[in-house]
Amino acid sequence: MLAKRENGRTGTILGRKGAQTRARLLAATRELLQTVSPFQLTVVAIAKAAQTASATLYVYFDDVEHVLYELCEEACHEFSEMLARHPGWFTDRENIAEHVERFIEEYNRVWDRHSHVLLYRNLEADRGNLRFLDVRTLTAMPIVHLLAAAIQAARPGLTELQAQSDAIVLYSAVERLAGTRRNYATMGRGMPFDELMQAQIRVIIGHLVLPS
DNA sequence: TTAGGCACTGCGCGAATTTG
DNA sequence: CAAATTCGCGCAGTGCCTAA
Repeated sequence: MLAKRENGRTGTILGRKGAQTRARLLAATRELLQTVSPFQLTVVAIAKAAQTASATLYVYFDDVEHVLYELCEEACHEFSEMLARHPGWFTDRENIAEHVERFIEEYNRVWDRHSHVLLYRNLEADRGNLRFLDVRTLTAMPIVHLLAAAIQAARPGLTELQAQSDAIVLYSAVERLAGTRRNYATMGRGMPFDELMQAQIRVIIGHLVLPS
Protein backbone atom coordinates (compact mmCIF):
# COMPACT_ATOMS: atom_id res chain seq x y z
CA MET A 1 0.00 0.00 0.00
CA LEU A 2 1.25 3.47 -0.84
CA ALA A 3 2.00 6.01 1.88
CA LYS A 4 -0.32 8.62 0.43
CA ARG A 5 -0.81 12.23 1.46
CA GLU A 6 -2.47 15.27 -0.07
CA ASN A 7 0.04 17.61 -1.63
CA GLY A 8 -0.39 17.56 -5.35
CA ARG A 9 -0.97 20.90 -7.06
CA THR A 10 -4.75 20.55 -6.95
CA GLY A 11 -4.89 18.78 -3.62
CA THR A 12 -4.57 15.39 -5.23
CA ILE A 13 -3.18 12.53 -3.21
CA LEU A 14 0.39 11.56 -4.07
CA GLY A 15 1.86 8.11 -4.03
CA ARG A 16 5.37 7.26 -2.90
CA LYS A 17 6.97 8.04 -6.26
CA GLY A 18 5.15 11.36 -6.56
CA ALA A 19 6.10 12.38 -3.02
CA GLN A 20 9.75 11.64 -3.81
CA THR A 21 9.67 13.69 -7.01
CA ARG A 22 8.04 16.60 -5.17
CA ALA A 23 10.67 16.43 -2.41
CA ARG A 24 13.42 16.36 -5.05
CA LEU A 25 12.03 19.52 -6.64
CA LEU A 26 11.97 21.30 -3.24
CA ALA A 27 15.50 20.14 -2.40
CA ALA A 28 16.79 21.26 -5.81
CA THR A 29 15.23 24.70 -5.29
CA ARG A 30 16.78 24.97 -1.82
CA GLU A 31 20.16 24.10 -3.31
CA LEU A 32 19.84 26.54 -6.21
CA LEU A 33 18.95 29.39 -3.82
CA GLN A 34 22.51 29.19 -2.45
CA THR A 35 23.78 30.61 -5.73
CA VAL A 36 20.80 32.01 -7.66
CA SER A 37 18.51 34.90 -6.73
CA PRO A 38 14.91 33.74 -6.16
CA PHE A 39 13.91 36.24 -8.83
CA GLN A 40 16.09 34.48 -11.37
CA LEU A 41 15.01 30.96 -10.55
CA THR A 42 13.38 29.25 -13.52
CA VAL A 43 11.25 26.14 -13.87
CA VAL A 44 13.81 24.78 -16.32
CA ALA A 45 16.67 25.23 -13.82
CA ILE A 46 14.75 23.62 -10.95
CA ALA A 47 13.58 20.70 -13.08
CA LYS A 48 17.07 20.14 -14.45
CA ALA A 49 18.60 20.17 -10.95
CA ALA A 50 15.93 17.72 -9.78
CA GLN A 51 16.63 15.52 -12.82
CA THR A 52 13.10 15.71 -14.11
CA ALA A 53 11.18 17.49 -16.87
CA SER A 54 9.88 21.02 -16.47
CA ALA A 55 6.31 19.85 -17.09
CA THR A 56 6.58 17.60 -14.06
CA LEU A 57 6.98 20.63 -11.79
CA TYR A 58 3.46 21.73 -12.78
CA VAL A 59 2.07 18.46 -11.50
CA TYR A 60 3.02 19.52 -7.95
CA PHE A 61 3.25 23.31 -8.05
CA ASP A 62 1.53 26.22 -9.83
CA ASP A 63 4.79 27.99 -10.64
CA VAL A 64 8.20 28.91 -9.15
CA GLU A 65 6.59 31.25 -6.60
CA HIS A 66 4.52 28.34 -5.33
CA VAL A 67 7.70 26.29 -4.81
CA LEU A 68 9.25 29.20 -2.87
CA TYR A 69 6.08 29.50 -0.79
CA GLU A 70 6.32 25.84 0.19
CA LEU A 71 9.92 26.41 1.31
CA CYS A 72 8.71 29.38 3.40
CA GLU A 73 6.18 27.13 5.08
CA GLU A 74 8.98 24.70 5.96
CA ALA A 75 10.91 27.54 7.60
CA CYS A 76 7.79 28.70 9.42
CA HIS A 77 7.34 25.17 10.74
CA GLU A 78 10.91 25.19 12.07
CA PHE A 79 10.28 28.43 13.97
CA SER A 80 7.16 26.86 15.51
CA GLU A 81 9.14 23.84 16.61
CA MET A 82 11.82 26.08 18.10
CA LEU A 83 9.19 27.97 20.08
CA ALA A 84 7.48 24.80 21.26
CA ARG A 85 10.75 23.40 22.64
CA HIS A 86 11.01 26.18 25.25
CA PRO A 87 7.64 27.59 26.30
CA GLY A 88 9.32 29.64 29.04
CA TRP A 89 11.58 31.76 26.84
CA PHE A 90 10.51 35.06 28.39
CA THR A 91 8.82 34.06 31.63
CA ASP A 92 11.55 32.46 33.75
CA ARG A 93 12.65 35.63 35.55
CA GLU A 94 15.38 33.80 37.52
CA ASN A 95 17.41 33.04 34.40
CA ILE A 96 15.97 35.60 32.03
CA ALA A 97 19.30 36.70 30.52
CA GLU A 98 20.26 33.12 29.71
CA HIS A 99 16.86 32.37 28.14
CA VAL A 100 16.72 35.51 26.04
CA GLU A 101 20.27 34.97 24.82
CA ARG A 102 19.41 31.42 23.85
CA PHE A 103 16.25 32.58 22.09
CA ILE A 104 18.20 35.12 20.02
CA GLU A 105 20.83 32.54 19.13
CA GLU A 106 18.31 29.87 18.11
CA TYR A 107 16.17 32.34 16.19
CA ASN A 108 19.20 33.46 14.20
CA ARG A 109 20.25 29.86 13.63
CA VAL A 110 16.88 28.95 12.10
CA TRP A 111 16.94 32.15 10.09
CA ASP A 112 20.41 31.39 8.72
CA ARG A 113 19.28 27.97 7.53
CA HIS A 114 16.47 29.55 5.48
CA SER A 115 17.79 33.06 4.93
CA HIS A 116 17.38 33.21 1.15
CA VAL A 117 13.77 32.17 1.15
CA LEU A 118 12.93 34.25 4.25
CA LEU A 119 14.35 37.41 2.70
CA TYR A 120 12.25 36.68 -0.39
CA ARG A 121 9.20 36.07 1.86
CA ASN A 122 9.63 39.43 3.57
CA LEU A 123 10.04 41.30 0.32
CA GLU A 124 6.89 39.70 -1.11
CA ALA A 125 5.00 40.35 2.14
CA ASP A 126 6.11 44.00 2.18
CA ARG A 127 4.89 44.52 -1.35
CA GLY A 128 1.46 43.18 -0.43
CA ASN A 129 1.61 39.56 -1.52
CA LEU A 130 -1.01 38.18 0.87
CA ARG A 131 0.02 34.56 1.11
CA PHE A 132 3.60 35.54 1.97
CA LEU A 133 2.24 38.11 4.44
CA ASP A 134 0.20 35.33 6.04
CA VAL A 135 3.11 32.94 6.37
CA ARG A 136 5.23 35.75 7.85
CA THR A 137 2.49 36.61 10.36
CA LEU A 138 2.11 32.96 11.24
CA THR A 139 5.77 32.90 12.32
CA ALA A 140 5.72 36.26 14.09
CA MET A 141 2.51 36.18 16.09
CA PRO A 142 3.27 33.34 18.52
CA ILE A 143 6.56 35.05 19.40
CA VAL A 144 4.90 38.46 19.71
CA HIS A 145 2.20 37.00 21.98
CA LEU A 146 4.76 35.37 24.27
CA LEU A 147 6.74 38.60 24.44
CA ALA A 148 3.65 40.72 25.05
CA ALA A 149 2.49 38.48 27.90
CA ALA A 150 5.91 38.64 29.56
CA ILE A 151 6.12 42.42 29.11
CA GLN A 152 2.71 42.93 30.70
CA ALA A 153 3.57 40.61 33.58
CA ALA A 154 6.67 42.69 34.28
CA ARG A 155 4.85 46.03 33.85
CA PRO A 156 1.25 45.70 34.97
CA GLY A 157 0.78 49.45 34.36
CA LEU A 158 0.86 48.90 30.60
CA THR A 159 -2.37 48.19 28.75
CA GLU A 160 -2.63 45.01 26.70
CA LEU A 161 -2.37 47.09 23.52
CA GLN A 162 0.76 48.86 24.75
CA ALA A 163 2.43 45.58 25.71
CA GLN A 164 1.48 44.10 22.34
CA SER A 165 2.91 47.14 20.54
CA ASP A 166 6.16 46.97 22.50
CA ALA A 167 6.42 43.29 21.60
CA ILE A 168 5.89 44.01 17.88
CA VAL A 169 8.64 46.67 17.95
CA LEU A 170 11.06 44.28 19.70
CA TYR A 171 10.25 41.41 17.38
CA SER A 172 10.60 43.61 14.30
CA ALA A 173 14.13 44.51 15.37
CA VAL A 174 15.05 40.87 15.99
CA GLU A 175 13.67 39.81 12.61
CA ARG A 176 15.29 42.67 10.71
CA LEU A 177 18.69 42.11 12.31
CA ALA A 178 18.52 38.38 11.59
CA GLY A 179 17.92 39.30 7.95
CA THR A 180 20.97 41.54 7.77
CA ARG A 181 23.31 39.25 9.69
CA ARG A 182 24.81 37.82 6.51
CA ASN A 183 25.84 41.29 5.39
CA TYR A 184 27.66 41.96 8.63
CA ALA A 185 29.42 38.61 8.37
CA THR A 186 30.47 38.91 4.74
CA MET A 187 31.11 42.60 4.29
CA GLY A 188 32.81 43.26 7.60
CA ARG A 189 31.59 46.80 7.84
CA GLY A 190 29.50 48.67 10.34
CA MET A 191 28.85 47.33 13.83
CA PRO A 192 30.17 43.90 14.80
CA PHE A 193 27.13 41.61 14.75
CA ASP A 194 27.93 40.14 18.18
CA GLU A 195 27.55 43.61 19.66
CA LEU A 196 24.14 43.95 18.03
CA MET A 197 23.10 40.56 19.41
CA GLN A 198 24.11 41.63 22.91
CA ALA A 199 22.20 44.88 22.43
CA GLN A 200 19.08 42.93 21.40
CA ILE A 201 19.36 40.82 24.54
CA ARG A 202 19.76 43.93 26.77
CA VAL A 203 16.82 45.72 25.16
CA ILE A 204 14.51 42.70 25.45
CA ILE A 205 15.52 42.02 29.06
CA GLY A 206 14.94 45.71 29.79
CA HIS A 207 11.29 45.16 28.89
CA LEU A 208 10.91 41.94 30.86
CA VAL A 209 12.39 42.93 34.22
CA LEU A 210 10.76 45.34 36.63
CA PRO A 211 12.75 48.56 36.99
CA SER A 212 14.32 48.56 40.48
C1' DT B 1 12.56 40.88 -37.88
C1' DT B 2 14.34 36.86 -36.10
C1' DA B 3 16.32 33.53 -33.02
C1' DG B 4 16.45 31.67 -28.68
C1' DG B 5 14.84 30.87 -24.13
C1' DC B 6 11.18 30.70 -21.25
C1' DA B 7 6.46 29.22 -19.04
C1' DC B 8 2.98 26.38 -19.67
C1' DT B 9 -0.26 22.51 -21.64
C1' DG B 10 -2.12 18.31 -24.07
C1' DC B 11 -1.50 13.84 -24.76
C1' DG B 12 0.14 9.29 -24.67
C1' DC B 13 3.39 5.84 -22.77
C1' DG B 14 5.13 2.65 -19.33
C1' DA B 15 5.21 1.21 -14.60
C1' DA B 16 2.79 0.31 -10.49
C1' DT B 17 -1.21 -1.00 -8.22
C1' DT B 18 -5.81 -2.76 -7.70
C1' DT B 19 -9.56 -5.75 -8.88
C1' DG B 20 -12.01 -9.89 -10.04
C1' DC C 1 -2.71 -14.39 -12.66
C1' DA C 2 -4.53 -11.43 -16.19
C1' DA C 3 -7.10 -7.37 -17.06
C1' DA C 4 -8.27 -2.85 -15.75
C1' DT C 5 -7.16 1.26 -13.69
C1' DT C 6 -4.28 4.75 -11.75
C1' DC C 7 -0.18 7.33 -11.48
C1' DG C 8 3.98 9.72 -12.76
C1' DC C 9 6.38 11.33 -16.31
C1' DG C 10 8.26 13.62 -20.45
C1' DC C 11 7.84 14.66 -25.51
C1' DA C 12 6.18 17.85 -28.53
C1' DG C 13 4.06 21.81 -29.21
C1' DT C 14 2.15 26.84 -28.50
C1' DG C 15 2.65 31.44 -27.29
C1' DC C 16 5.11 35.14 -25.02
C1' DC C 17 9.13 37.93 -24.21
C1' DT C 18 13.70 39.79 -24.97
C1' DA C 19 18.02 40.74 -27.05
C1' DA C 20 20.58 41.15 -31.16
